[in-house]
Amino acid sequence: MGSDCHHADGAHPGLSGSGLGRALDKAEERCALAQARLTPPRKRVLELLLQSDGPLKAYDLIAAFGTEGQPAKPPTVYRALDFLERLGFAHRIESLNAYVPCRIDGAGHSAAFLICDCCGAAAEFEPDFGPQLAAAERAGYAVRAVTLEARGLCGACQPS
Amino acid sequence: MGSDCHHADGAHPGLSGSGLGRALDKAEERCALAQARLTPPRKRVLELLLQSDGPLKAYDLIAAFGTEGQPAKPPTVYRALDFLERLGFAHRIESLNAYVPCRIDGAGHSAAFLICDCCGAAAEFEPDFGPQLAAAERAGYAVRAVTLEARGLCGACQPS
DNA sequence: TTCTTATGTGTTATGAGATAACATAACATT
DNA sequence: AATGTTATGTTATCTCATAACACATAAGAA
Repeated sequence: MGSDCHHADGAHPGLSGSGLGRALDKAEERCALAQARLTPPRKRVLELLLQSDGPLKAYDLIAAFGTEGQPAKPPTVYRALDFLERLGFAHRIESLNAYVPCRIDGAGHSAAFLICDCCGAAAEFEPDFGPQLAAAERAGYAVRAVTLEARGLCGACQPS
Repeated sequence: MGSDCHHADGAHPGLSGSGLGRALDKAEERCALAQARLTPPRKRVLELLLQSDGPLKAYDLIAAFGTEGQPAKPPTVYRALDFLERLGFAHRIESLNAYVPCRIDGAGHSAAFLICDCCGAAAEFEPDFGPQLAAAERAGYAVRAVTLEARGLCGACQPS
């Protein structure tokens, strides 16, 4: 989570136990449907993302990768992240250089986040890109993916 | 512009001559109003951004900074970019690690871009974040800045 | 003016984030 | 088994960005 703030970060609590197992099983199914393989390093990175309460940096994943404390080599994790993003299991949050598991069913390659500058929470919300897609069409662009990042303060971190 | 593509990049042609001079004068005025100083390094970086046909990387700016070919030191350019972003004269495009001058009057700290994955063009368009701001309000977030980046193909780079 | 504080710059060094390139291994066909 | 394809392991390196500190300049108060 990488926060220096005292406030709670309740946006998307990390999974554990059976919740985690179910999420991983579901990912296996979706991979099978897509004729893709959820190999051990890919599964491990997804597991780490799902367990986390907040966005994780690539080097957090690298450090946490091995079960006995041994870190992964950077390409291992970056490749897994590429795969997870390609299949819609994870998103990169550009303004944070960090990664989160996808929380929105069928979000595909589009994502929208509310990011708290105080506690570091990143809440994914349902992307409704209507006006932006209309503008893109007017400009003659063929859009493949859209990401939106709103920076500000979450309810818990607001002054008053 | 950093493109490996044959297509034209006509999104936002760079300024030169009197157009450039007028843009810089206008920036001076806006700085005066904001009680901020458009110091030489800041002005130089803004000039380089305005002259470019497309997004520039920080190290492109560092290399081009000196008029006699001498590069700047990285902090010089990064500080200038911070200033320009803070005052709304420039935007960082997160998914490109690159910078552009702001093309939309009064865009403030919000920006929306159509980015061509083929030719590297980045067209800024009028941000209409209505649905997203409504979603943020429902979630209790106080939004300070929003950026949207749509990746795809511009008209000139589309197959058919 | 002269002092004082803010703000901005110059410089060195280093930290963080990501990928190129090549060898090896596992899988799925034929 | 032979082949093509996809994925992994490994080393090295590249790109992007900032910390820390000394110095300089600007703007307001005494």
